Amino acid sequence: MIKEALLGLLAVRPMHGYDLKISLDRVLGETSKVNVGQVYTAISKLEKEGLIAADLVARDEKPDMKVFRLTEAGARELQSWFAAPVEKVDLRDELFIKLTLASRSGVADVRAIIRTQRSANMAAILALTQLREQMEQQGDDDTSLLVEGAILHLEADMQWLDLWERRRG
Amino acid sequence: MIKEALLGLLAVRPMHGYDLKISLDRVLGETSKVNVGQVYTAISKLEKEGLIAADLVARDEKPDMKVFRLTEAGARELQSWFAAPVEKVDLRDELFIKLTLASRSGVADVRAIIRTQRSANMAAILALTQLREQMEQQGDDDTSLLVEGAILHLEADMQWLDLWERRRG
DNA sequence: CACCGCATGTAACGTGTTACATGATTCA
DNA sequence: TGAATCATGTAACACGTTACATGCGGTG
Repeated sequence: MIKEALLGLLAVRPMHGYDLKISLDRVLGETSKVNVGQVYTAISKLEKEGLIAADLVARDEKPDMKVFRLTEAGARELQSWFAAPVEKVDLRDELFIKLTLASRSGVADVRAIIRTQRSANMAAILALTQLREQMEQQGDDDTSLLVEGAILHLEADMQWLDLWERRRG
Repeated sequence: MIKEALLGLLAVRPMHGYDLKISLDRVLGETSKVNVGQVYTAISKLEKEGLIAADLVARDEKPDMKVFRLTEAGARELQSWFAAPVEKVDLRDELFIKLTLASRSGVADVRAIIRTQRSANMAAILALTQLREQMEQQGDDDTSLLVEGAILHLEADMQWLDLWERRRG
């Protein structure tokens, strides 16, 4: 996923590695930062695959910078990423496995697990709601949308916990 | 996650590797099967960590089987897994990154991406709904609950797509 | 006889996480 | 002067996915 993101960033304008890292962090609203090293390893893979190419840029007194740009193959790859929907049907959910096995093994209190999970989710929703309001006040509509997505997922989990409790609580 | 699941299965009764694989598949309602190899590598790690221990069981004419059981440390590890809530606030969402970069780079049609994603999600929801009904008819309440969770997540994604369209469509 | 289920693994690859290494510049 | 930011990487580790290797036993 990080590779496609880098292609997308380079479609805006050519950038060097560190620049890409900073830009990617900004896209994610500084909520979760990528490790610099990961960016450089992703870059070198993309370069090997011929999806990006580097131009050395001399800066007086400072060491050269490697500025990357999309190749034609890279632009095509990016287009097919944009064209394909994200398929993420997750049928290997940790919480489901935990509750199922807690119920079957009999060595754990299923209701207690559900209560604990609900508390954790509510705390997370609260924190995210505050973060979203903060982003809105800063005029960062993109990040507030990102955070809203995370909230919606947690609310779905809460509904699912309700279902579980109704059926096996 | 698979390691914890194996601990949970062994809390029910001691089992050998292949048995664990079959049981884990069954927990997941055969919807997604784990690779046998992964089970064995997970087992050997758990054994090295002292969370499970093996007893060799002789079977006449057939080669011996390694039957695993929880150690005390394994039982404690399982308890702390049950006690801790699942924390999965995902703020690095692929669809979000895709839409953000499509919008910024200007080389892709954001509305088209949203439409494509909505179709894919609706198709997935339809398929999952049918699967859930099938599971209900078979009396497999656990799996139908698992599938319902996946549906709820997809519905959250649909809401989020609506939001996106309203704000930047 | 050929294929499937039982039973136990190893090897290679992809991706992500964390930590470490190096060196220059800028700023309090 | 010491810490933060700029700039480029390498190495180790975790986890999951796929494929491959081996051998036994039963069934069509």
